[in-house]
Amino acid sequence: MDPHLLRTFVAVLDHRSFSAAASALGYTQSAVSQHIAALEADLGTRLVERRPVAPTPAGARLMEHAPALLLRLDVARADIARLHHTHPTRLTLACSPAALGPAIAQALACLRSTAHPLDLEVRMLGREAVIEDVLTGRADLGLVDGVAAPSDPLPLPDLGPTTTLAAAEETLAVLFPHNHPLALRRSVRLTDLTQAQWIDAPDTAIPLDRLRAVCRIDGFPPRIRHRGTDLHGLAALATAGHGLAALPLPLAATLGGAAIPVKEPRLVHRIELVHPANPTGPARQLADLITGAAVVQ
Amino acid sequence: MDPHLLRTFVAVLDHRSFSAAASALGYTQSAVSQHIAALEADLGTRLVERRPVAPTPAGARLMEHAPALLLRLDVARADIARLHHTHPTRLTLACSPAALGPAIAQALACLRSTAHPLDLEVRMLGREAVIEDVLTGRADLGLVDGVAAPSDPLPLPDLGPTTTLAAAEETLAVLFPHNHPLALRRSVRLTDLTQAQWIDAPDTAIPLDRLRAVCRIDGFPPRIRHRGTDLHGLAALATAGHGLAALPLPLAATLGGAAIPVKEPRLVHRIELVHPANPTGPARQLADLITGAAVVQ
DNA sequence: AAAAGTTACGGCATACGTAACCATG
DNA sequence: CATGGTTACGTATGCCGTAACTTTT
Repeated sequence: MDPHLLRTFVAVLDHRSFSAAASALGYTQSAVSQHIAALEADLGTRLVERRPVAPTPAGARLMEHAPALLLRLDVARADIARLHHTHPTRLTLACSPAALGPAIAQALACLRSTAHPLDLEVRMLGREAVIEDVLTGRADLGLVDGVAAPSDPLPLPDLGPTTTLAAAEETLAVLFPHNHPLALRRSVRLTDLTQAQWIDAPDTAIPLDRLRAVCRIDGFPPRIRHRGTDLHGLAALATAGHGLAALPLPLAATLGGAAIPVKEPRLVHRIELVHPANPTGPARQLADLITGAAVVQ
Repeated sequence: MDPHLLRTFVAVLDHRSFSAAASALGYTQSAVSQHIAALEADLGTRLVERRPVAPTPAGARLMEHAPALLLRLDVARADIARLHHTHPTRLTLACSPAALGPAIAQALACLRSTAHPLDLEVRMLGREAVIEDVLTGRADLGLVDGVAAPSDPLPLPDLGPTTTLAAAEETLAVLFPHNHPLALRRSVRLTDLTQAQWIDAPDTAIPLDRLRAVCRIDGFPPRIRHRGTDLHGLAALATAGHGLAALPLPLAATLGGAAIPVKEPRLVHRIELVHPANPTGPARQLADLITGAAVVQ
């Protein structure tokens, strides 16, 4: 199970073609064929069906492991590389959309106004991608958001050793269209909305399956799916009545719909700062500034 | 970062010697030396200090990744191997000590009394080792115990795709020596015991750091450490006054000390059945029987 | 017949063992 | 000087590309 073989294995299944995988990896088709043959020989099973290219049951099983394995390899390499050379000029912050609300934006403004002329780059990504970027060194720091019981940590996938710090806890809200019957309420219960129309926007708002998990209730049927990290598009859909979305109150209040706080169950929208085990130089500085400005009630 | 190189790297640091690692792996010292040199060349850093053999900072960092990586490789391989050949005769159950209380023992007795003449092997291990064994196919099923808020799942390390099912929820108790001032109480609060004398028995009782996490309080100072999976030894220490230990009430009641239920915070001792994604044949049967007999209040 | 995967084979790189060579206690 | 890690070198294995072969649509 040489990582090279695993890498071409996932490339083959991603491209659903040996030759496409070959050119993507800079190999020859023949080499790819040999790689797959070697893997199959090693594991004693056929892994991919050819013509058309598709995973066998065993191949599908391997696909549940291989990407994570390759990622962890990159993580380990990046972790070691970070010990030595650091990029003191550009500072990259990976950020999930709902994490970059007024509170964090203000903290960044504070940071900007200090003497340091930092070249700051912000990358908006889905939650897992934020963690991936931090672990593989593509970002120096990450901000992820999610929902949890008050002062509970967010359940983040453990792809490697990271440090997470609470950056902010905010009231959770549901974004309603103005003409919704509940839009004039002072607060709502999530358990009253399990059969409402919901937008499934897993990378932008709170994912519906997370709502189910945290409420321990089935429901929250997705009426429309929203992919990507565009909060404004999501807000447009929500206010036009396509469905509801759960968001932090301070942020939702800026989006033009009716942002109604969630009263029950007792939940908070949480923002956590994710950084590698050894943040050095400006990354550490920025971490200190953000957590210094943290608004954890 | 060839897995072979990583494997010899951890062997070298485990044995604190190139030659010992070599003979353990069936290599020559020279090969081990070349492996380490290759790894260091690949990562561009010195990883181990020689004479005496010790990790450099970068090596220590790599040691945080390498064992997990190698384990995941084994897990992936085992996962695929499981698809094909199954051991229908012998059934192996990995079990953390406090999981094998009266309830589970009875469930196993039920199973035994059925028509199937199963050759059952039970392996007592620490919690992480149970999961390792299940994932790498050394065990067909695992039973892990832990403490959590009622109907919350246990926080298990995600080393790979597993299915976990609640097998039982039991009252949590603290095991006191009979002459302890609190030994006659009907119930105790954990928060009143944060400064008591505790036994740190992470593989046998509830680990003290887990108590801290779940109570969100510092404290529970370890007075004595107890390693291994021997419940009777732990009970002997506890009843002799060496310190307190948190255990499930039904099990603690059989151990000879004073088992006092924990009233606050509201916690339960939970037993979860861990099995690979595709339990087949007798493993699935046993899983059904155990969860069929499950006592989840 | 064309597109796409496999097999055969040759050159180059790599891996491991033997043995000679340092370095440290 | 002895224990233990390194370097040099030869052989064996393995990897990848070219090219001929096979299979499927």
